[in-house]
Amino acid sequence: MSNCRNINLDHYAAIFKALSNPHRLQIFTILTGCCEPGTLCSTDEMMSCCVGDLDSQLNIASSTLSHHLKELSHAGLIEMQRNGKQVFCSINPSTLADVIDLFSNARSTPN
Amino acid sequence: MSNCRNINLDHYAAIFKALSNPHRLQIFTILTGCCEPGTLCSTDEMMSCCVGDLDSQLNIASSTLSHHLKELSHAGLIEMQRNGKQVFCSINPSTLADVIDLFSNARSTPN
DNA sequence: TCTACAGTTCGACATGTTTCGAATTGTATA
DNA sequence: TATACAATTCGAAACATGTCGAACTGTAGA
Repeated sequence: MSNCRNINLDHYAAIFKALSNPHRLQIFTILTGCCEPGTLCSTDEMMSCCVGDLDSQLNIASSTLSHHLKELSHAGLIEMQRNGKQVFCSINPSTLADVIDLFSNARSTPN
Repeated sequence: MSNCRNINLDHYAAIFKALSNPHRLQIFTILTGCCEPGTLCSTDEMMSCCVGDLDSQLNIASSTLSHHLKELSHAGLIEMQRNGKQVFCSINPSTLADVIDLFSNARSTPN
């Protein structure tokens, strides 16, 4: 009768909180549009995803950007990896899959 | 090369903000588990979705619940409809579809 | 009309968020 | 080692959020 699933409310709420700010959501969409999720862009590619590249697209102080990246990272939505002077950002595909799963189950509701 | 889509950041950010609170997320999951999205539970069914039923599952003041329902409603995630003394809540399937669409596009990234 | 029930609005308070500039850390190169 | 570049941390200010109890509104039934 009931199809309630025991999801971890706090975990998902933290993910949605990370996406609830327009700047963070913009970062998220830039990253999903940049690389195959789970891969790192090489610097040879037209579009890379280092912090500075995000900075140039976002029109906020770099300290603010850094704060937002930390929030996204803590929520498990992105991964960050230093390479020389730069830090490269990419989507964490496993968290993305979690979220897709949540909504997919919401759409098809068996009785 | 780039597969950037022009999404409405503020619209989606508002949706995620609505889902960023554990209590609101719980309401959302209760509602997705209760009825076929976009339909109203009749009072004859085992599980109904009026405000009082949510109240009994959430352990917060009813004024707080009311506030959260308004947030979900303003974000377009739920619909509310008075029937006599009670107000019934249901998922808005169109907003749900929007969100699923956003994440589905994020997962499969064409070059 | 009076009463009881179901929800909402109001006012207040504690807490959390967003943002910035300045100072700092880490890395590569001259 | 000195310098420049890339990014983070810190401290502060303005603003938003979550929560409650009390007061209120709307509806149905005695």
